[in-house]
Amino acid sequence: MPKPTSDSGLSQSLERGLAILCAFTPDRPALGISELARELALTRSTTHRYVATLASLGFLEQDDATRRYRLGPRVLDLGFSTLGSLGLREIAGPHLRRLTDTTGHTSNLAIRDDTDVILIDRVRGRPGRYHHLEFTLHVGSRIPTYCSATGKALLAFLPRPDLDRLLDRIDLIQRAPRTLTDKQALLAELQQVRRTGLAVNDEELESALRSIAAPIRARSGEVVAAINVAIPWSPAAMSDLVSQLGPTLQATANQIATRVI
Amino acid sequence: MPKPTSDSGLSQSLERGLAILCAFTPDRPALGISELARELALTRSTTHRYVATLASLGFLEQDDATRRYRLGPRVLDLGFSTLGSLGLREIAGPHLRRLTDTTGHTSNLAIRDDTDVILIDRVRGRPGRYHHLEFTLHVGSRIPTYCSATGKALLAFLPRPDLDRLLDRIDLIQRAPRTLTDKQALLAELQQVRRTGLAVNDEELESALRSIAAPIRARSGEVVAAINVAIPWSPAAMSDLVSQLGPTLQATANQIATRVI
DNA sequence: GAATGACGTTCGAAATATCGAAACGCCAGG
DNA sequence: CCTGGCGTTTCGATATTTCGAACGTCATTC
Repeated sequence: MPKPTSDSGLSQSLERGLAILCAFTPDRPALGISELARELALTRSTTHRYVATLASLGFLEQDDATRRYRLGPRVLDLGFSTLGSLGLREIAGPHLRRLTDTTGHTSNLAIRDDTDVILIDRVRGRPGRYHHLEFTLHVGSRIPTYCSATGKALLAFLPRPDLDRLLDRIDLIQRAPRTLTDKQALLAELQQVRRTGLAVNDEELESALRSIAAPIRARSGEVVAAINVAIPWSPAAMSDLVSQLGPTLQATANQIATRVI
Repeated sequence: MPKPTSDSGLSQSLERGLAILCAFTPDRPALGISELARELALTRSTTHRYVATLASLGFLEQDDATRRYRLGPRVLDLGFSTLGSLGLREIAGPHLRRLTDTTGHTSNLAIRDDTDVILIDRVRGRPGRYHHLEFTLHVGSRIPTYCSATGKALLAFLPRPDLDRLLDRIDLIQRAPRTLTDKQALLAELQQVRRTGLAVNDEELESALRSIAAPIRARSGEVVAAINVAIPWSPAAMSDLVSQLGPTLQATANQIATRVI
């Protein structure tokens, strides 16, 4: 009974092993062999062999008491290698820091992965009233593109066909009071981003959270990253904040861009 | 010709696939198939199959121009799942922040992985004169235990046999002006850590960098983590700094400890 | 306290997914 | 026009993986 090989030329064992690693999340930090086997539709013995392999390499470790497995420190190294490989991050670091020092606000450096934004650097603002999301967002966090300032900056300059294909795969879920849930409205705003070179997020990701972002463009013109400042709620009009912070943000983005290849 | 199976019961494909991921480092962020094949002593075709698998899962991505491969964003997710799985980090976060707010110094939360310390959270101190290492140390960084304050705090309360076995595998390399390169001197200092409940690093990891650390002990008594503050060089005597900052540090460590299970 | 069930783990025979040599198409340099 | 290196594809042989079954251990149940 020749089971149709789902993908030819790919390594099944490697796929399965990595699926095991991915099964561990902050919500489910410890898993047993049987749990894993059920979840991935494998036999326990097969699962055990993969887990044993991962454990012997330090990617998993076993809890002595419960006999369940947790992610090991080696996985951290992998992730950290990824971050370190992004030369962009080193270049941008000092500029981000200066941005936060002068504005007082938390600033971020972000790249896009398909429909998500990933934070790759983050400088916290002055101690004081932190927003809820300020705590839950870390370097490495993913947020949707469509309802974040950095996301819009990263989308706005995509070639139209690419953008369309991307947006078709995004559910415009209402995440906060003012999330744009209409595709036309989002497109209009992206047009605005192209005109002004700035993107805003006015309570679209989380209530009481505003943000302004600027794209970082490589020599080729492609937008490779974006920076933003997160602004805790204030009675000020968004347009005032934009005219106050926008130029600084763009200047910083451009300084970073000139050092990007 | 029965080649002696190096490890029975382990998955060769998974091992090799992960070895490929690990071959990418910040120093060598982009690698080609042939490069990888040489490095891991595999054939190009085998290497290609693993790389194709990793790429199809988003763990690697191929550069359009050079056809070489880089680590993909999925790897980041893995790494940060590990961080997120450490409940300790969430508990300690606000306390670390408060520690930095009151002292003005950069503070860190660290755990031990064998002979290394791994930074798992970090709150930067006030803008100003940053030390060189302040820039190169990130969350996820590894530093040796024997020449760091957090490292000593993490070693000091180990059962003696475990400690001995660990120290036997550590080269006490002189990394900075005052690194302890003598095992007896190090043991004496660990004794001091046990007495005072504080560990210090006085230009042992890098010149002009000092640090004070306190262990975080679980209910079981085991030291599960350590916190520290990094102190830029000043003419003050180390003992004065310890008596000035030590109590705050210990109070913070104890507050964190009471919420750890 | 025996019986039950779930768990992690080990073993072996069966077979399948994996391996590596060889060849392909491409490009750059000689 | 050849040469050498690259990434990629193919294909038959086989080494690697697979899955069922069984073991020892632990809680829980009766």
